Amino acid sequence: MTLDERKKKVLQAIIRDYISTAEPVGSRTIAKKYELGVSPATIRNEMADLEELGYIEQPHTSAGRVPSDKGYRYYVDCLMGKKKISEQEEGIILGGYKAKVKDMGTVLRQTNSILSGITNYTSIVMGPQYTTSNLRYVQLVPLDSNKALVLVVTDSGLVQNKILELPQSVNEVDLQKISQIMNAKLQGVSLDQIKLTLIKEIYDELSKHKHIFDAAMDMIQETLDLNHEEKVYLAGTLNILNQPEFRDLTRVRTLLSLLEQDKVLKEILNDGSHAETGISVTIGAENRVDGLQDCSTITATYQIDGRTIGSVGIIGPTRMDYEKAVCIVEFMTSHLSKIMKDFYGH
Amino acid sequence: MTLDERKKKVLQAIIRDYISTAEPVGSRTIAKKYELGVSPATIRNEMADLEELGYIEQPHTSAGRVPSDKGYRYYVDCLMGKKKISEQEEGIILGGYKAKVKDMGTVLRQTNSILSGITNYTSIVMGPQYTTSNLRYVQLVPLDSNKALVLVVTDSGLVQNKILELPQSVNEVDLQKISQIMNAKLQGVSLDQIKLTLIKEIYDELSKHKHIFDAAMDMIQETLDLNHEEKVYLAGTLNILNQPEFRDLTRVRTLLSLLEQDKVLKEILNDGSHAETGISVTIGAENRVDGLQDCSTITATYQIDGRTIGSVGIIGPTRMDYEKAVCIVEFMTSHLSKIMKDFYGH
DNA sequence: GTTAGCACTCTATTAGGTCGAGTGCTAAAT
DNA sequence: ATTTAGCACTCGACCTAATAGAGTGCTAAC
Repeated sequence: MTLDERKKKVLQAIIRDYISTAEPVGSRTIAKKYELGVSPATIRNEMADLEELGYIEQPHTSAGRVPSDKGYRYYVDCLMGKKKISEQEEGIILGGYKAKVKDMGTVLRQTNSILSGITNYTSIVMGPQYTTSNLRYVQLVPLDSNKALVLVVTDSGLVQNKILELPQSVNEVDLQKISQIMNAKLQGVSLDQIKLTLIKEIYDELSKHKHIFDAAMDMIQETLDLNHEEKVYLAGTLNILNQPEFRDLTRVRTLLSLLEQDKVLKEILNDGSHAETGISVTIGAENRVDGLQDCSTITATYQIDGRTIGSVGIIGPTRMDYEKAVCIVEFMTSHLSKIMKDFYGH
Repeated sequence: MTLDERKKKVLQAIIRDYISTAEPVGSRTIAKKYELGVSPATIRNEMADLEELGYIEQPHTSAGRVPSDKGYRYYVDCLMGKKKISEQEEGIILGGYKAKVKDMGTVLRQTNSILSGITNYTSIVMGPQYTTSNLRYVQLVPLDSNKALVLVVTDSGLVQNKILELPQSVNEVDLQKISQIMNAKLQGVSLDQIKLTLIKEIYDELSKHKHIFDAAMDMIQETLDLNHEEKVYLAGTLNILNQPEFRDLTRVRTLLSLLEQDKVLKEILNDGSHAETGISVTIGAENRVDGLQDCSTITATYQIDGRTIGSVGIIGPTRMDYEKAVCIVEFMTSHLSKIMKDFYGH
């Protein structure tokens, strides 16, 4: 399984060249551009070996070689160095966050647009889950005689709202009272526990206020029937049009229609295994999502106070500049964690 | 300027045929498919006239004719009938709104996806402007010792939130007090008036609470420094890939990169002249947005209580099925107005 | 005013031919 | 035993010419 030194160099040269040119690379090119000190013929032999081992393949007989998924995998795991982000890139990233950012949605959207802009790939950012956050504040705001707006705020700064229809019997004072009771009972409780354990306590409390009892219970039920879905943001879909592998319209359509589905985006982000390194590279057929077999994804998570609350990722062709992409995703997530800490951390 | 009866029929036939086949249409086709009772030669003469008048044009000498912008304009204004929406379509639209919709963002997003789904074009939906709404409720929710969440609710049910950094000196009670003052002074006031006239009153009120005066003024300033931009939603961008006129990747890219910019989307929606009919069709070069000269847009507005609060639109090639599209956009906006009224109207 | 007939124009498609990049193999050189 | 030079071979990319077909405009007859 372990390749000798020269084979590594050849493989590396092939991959580097292919990444930058998108053309199958021949023995001659390698001998000329990458100074290995051997002739094309020798390289041809090495390439034949590499092909037999499955690291590269030939589109057709009289063409150069192209890395296979296995080849890329080897490159990512063993060959590529760990690059440091350039000062210029760092400048773009830091400058991309406008000073006045003050709400989570905007932070995530900006992150996303910086990420896709700087990598030239498509990027995804997933926001915090509501389930793992704690309730900070809940309020019923009367809109008119039979409608109220429900506001629910979590301690990670997420806000949800919806319209609630009011029974005739309920007035503004009642709403205020119900809000108070909910706040008193539910503040600091994690959202996924609320339903199970605490409704009863409120129930008891409410029975002291008989006249609005029934209506109030219904309203509380509905107030807490929140949308638990995380938000996913997508940016830079256009970038795939710059990739020569997507000159084919059918492919573009297939990929774009996948990326339109939030479900798929979440799948992509969750399929990465971030347990150990924090950053995960999934290459070609390794992708579990159907239709993504020609793509690679790089995903990572971000944290508040050490707790993982969301993830970001980029999607590109398997012919991706892994070295640069990994380094940027790494920097972006750590920076995002920092921002999150400043805004929402303790 | 007014065409004789037969010319109208010929023009209509050409447009109908071209809309459905996307192929230049010849005299023979028309004579065969559309029973005008005359021979191809006669139709050829009529076509030559129509071309001279600018209603149709020839891609090249030995091809059929294609409608020009002027031709489409005539069709839209004079030739096409007013179609009634089919029961099937109505079913899809009504069913597209899930029962549980309770917040404005979701309503608009669903509207958008129904619209693009049913027309097979790209659709845009623009939400209410904040400026024209009245403030209903404002609240500062403490998150931790030096951060608070600002909530601002308007009477059209829009919610905005952001994080505010607190000076050391301010405690929870102060926040509550400030919220109260703001509510007392600002409820019911239109958002675009708030800055100019009312800060002073709050100023006076606050001077009674000396110890937090400076901090409070700053915070109120920042609280009311809202993002006044309307939200714009985009859906069905993929649909343009189904249009034969967008088989060319460069075109796709041009259009998609336009549609990525919210500014452009708003321009499209605002360029329509909805004053009279409520629905506006803009054809090809009539579009003011650069790069949209091969597209047509159909836009309309929706209302709450007779007041226009937002607009929707669709974008497709000039070879658009105007009859169907107009009818659907019309139905959708009137239905959306109805929904809005139920949720947010008086 | 309408129609049939016909020559003409222009594109799209196909087939054939050439070019060139790159390979694999063999035999000589190191 | 490894490396290299040389060479025949393969196969896609590109160009060219030829052909087919759709549709027109014009003319002359109806």
